[in-house]
Amino acid sequence: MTDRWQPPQPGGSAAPRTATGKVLDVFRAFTQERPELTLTEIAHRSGLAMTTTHRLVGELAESGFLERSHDRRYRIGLQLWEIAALAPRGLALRELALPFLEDLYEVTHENVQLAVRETTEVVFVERIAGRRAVPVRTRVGGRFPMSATGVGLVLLAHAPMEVQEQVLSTPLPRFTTETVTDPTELRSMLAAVRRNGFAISDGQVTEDAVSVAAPVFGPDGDIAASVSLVVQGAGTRPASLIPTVRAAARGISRGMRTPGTW
Amino acid sequence: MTDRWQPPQPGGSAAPRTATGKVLDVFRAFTQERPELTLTEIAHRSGLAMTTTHRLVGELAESGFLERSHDRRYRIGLQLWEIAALAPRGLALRELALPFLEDLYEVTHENVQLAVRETTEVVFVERIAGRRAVPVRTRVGGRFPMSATGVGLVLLAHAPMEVQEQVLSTPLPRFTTETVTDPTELRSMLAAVRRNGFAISDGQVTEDAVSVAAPVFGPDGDIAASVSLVVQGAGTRPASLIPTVRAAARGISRGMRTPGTW
DNA sequence: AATTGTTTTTCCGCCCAACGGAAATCGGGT
DNA sequence: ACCCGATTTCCGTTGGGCGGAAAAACAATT
Repeated sequence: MTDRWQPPQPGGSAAPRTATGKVLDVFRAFTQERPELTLTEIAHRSGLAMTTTHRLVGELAESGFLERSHDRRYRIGLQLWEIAALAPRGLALRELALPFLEDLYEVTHENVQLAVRETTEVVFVERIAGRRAVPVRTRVGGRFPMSATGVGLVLLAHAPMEVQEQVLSTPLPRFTTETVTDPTELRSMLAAVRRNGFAISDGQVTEDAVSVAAPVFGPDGDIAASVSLVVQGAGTRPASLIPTVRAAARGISRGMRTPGTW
Repeated sequence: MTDRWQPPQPGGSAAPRTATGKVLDVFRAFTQERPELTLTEIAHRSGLAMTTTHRLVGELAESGFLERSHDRRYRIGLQLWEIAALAPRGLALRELALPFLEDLYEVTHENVQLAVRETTEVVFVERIAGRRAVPVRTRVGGRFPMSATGVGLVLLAHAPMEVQEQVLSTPLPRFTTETVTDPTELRSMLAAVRRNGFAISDGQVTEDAVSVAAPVFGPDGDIAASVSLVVQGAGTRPASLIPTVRAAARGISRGMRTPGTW
């Protein structure tokens, strides 16, 4: 008899046992680097048999959850996007925060970012970048480690103790020579963030960029998100930006307390 | 013997036969009006048995595609949102267009909208609305009939003939006394839109709002989206806005021709 | 606190739809 | 026209999905 299919890694993602899991695996096959895939690619990436993939993908495309481009590749469909737009921590949060972010952008014309925490990483929910602002490495819907970014420091500083410990006990990733990788140093930085009500990340992700971030609190008083402004490092003194960012963050926090809206 | 489950409407959405379809039905249970649902509500709305729903929802929540709020309700999860962010006609389009929309907003401080066509309806992909702009009835991720809105007229005017016929052969919805509901009149409006390269919808959705819209063309020359500006009706002469909106639309069209970006 | 009604969760055996091997068909490149 | 990989159709087998029933957790009411 032939050997059965083996999961790639014993500790890795579990084998797709259930039909539901297989559907999710198809979705998960799409990434920022590869947002368009052929049938065979999907089958390979999701670890499913060709025939199975064919049937699943067919049904998903039928209902608009996937779309087919003219070169026969598959992409994420608008139907999925429409439903995802209902995610409270996604578009709903963005919708509420946008006017404030808009103001921030108009005053500074720099990069404005809004992010939330997902497990031990940062997920960017909104990013406004004019053509003239510093290029940053982030994308809406993208993830980033928490330890280096401004928004990450804020989110981590107010995260449950267990999350903080988990991050601190894992080797901290390095991006530049300025990146803080010493757990002890990071720990005291987090304490400072809690004390001051804002965070500054100076050249820790990109050499010449400084980020100023402030916390957004939900109705229950827990941290819900974080706003930041990313400016050219050598340039402006970020000190003047601190009150601006904090004001925006407070504005959003206030908006979240309004019932019905949130 | 007890009667089996009957589909709500013989011609309506088919009964959930496949496992995949059931997963999609769970997702589809969430709407703008009801973005948070209890288990029983999901079961009811998706037409699934309690036990089945429980198992599905459990697995979906496990992997972050659904989230559970503290009041035990379910919501769309960030995981789904992250994947949906890869939709070319969703966030990818928005990302490309944002700088141009940003400019439009900064110059006018009015409502800026970006929309695409999905079958016979308009889906709003982006909406920038300052606190001081006219309130509009649209939401990002929301749908609207094509016949009344500015973006809808543009998208319909450049849509395949069969789509136009389908829309024109269905009773046109009315929102205000100004709404065009005569197919013949609409037909000549569409011709004008093609001829002029822009559309104006005056008070057809909201009494006192005028919308100026222009088409965005994809790399293949087909229409890909539509941009619009919505201003207070009695106020500014929209004539001056036409070149502005058209310029933005052309800018986005140009951006879509750049390979790699799109 | 005790009672009642509702929602959520666990358990389990039947059975059908999902599965994937194999082969036919399509398509795009040379 | 030819070839090779990608896609699609076909079909017999079987394992995971299914839902009834009952327990457990929870909420509301007296």
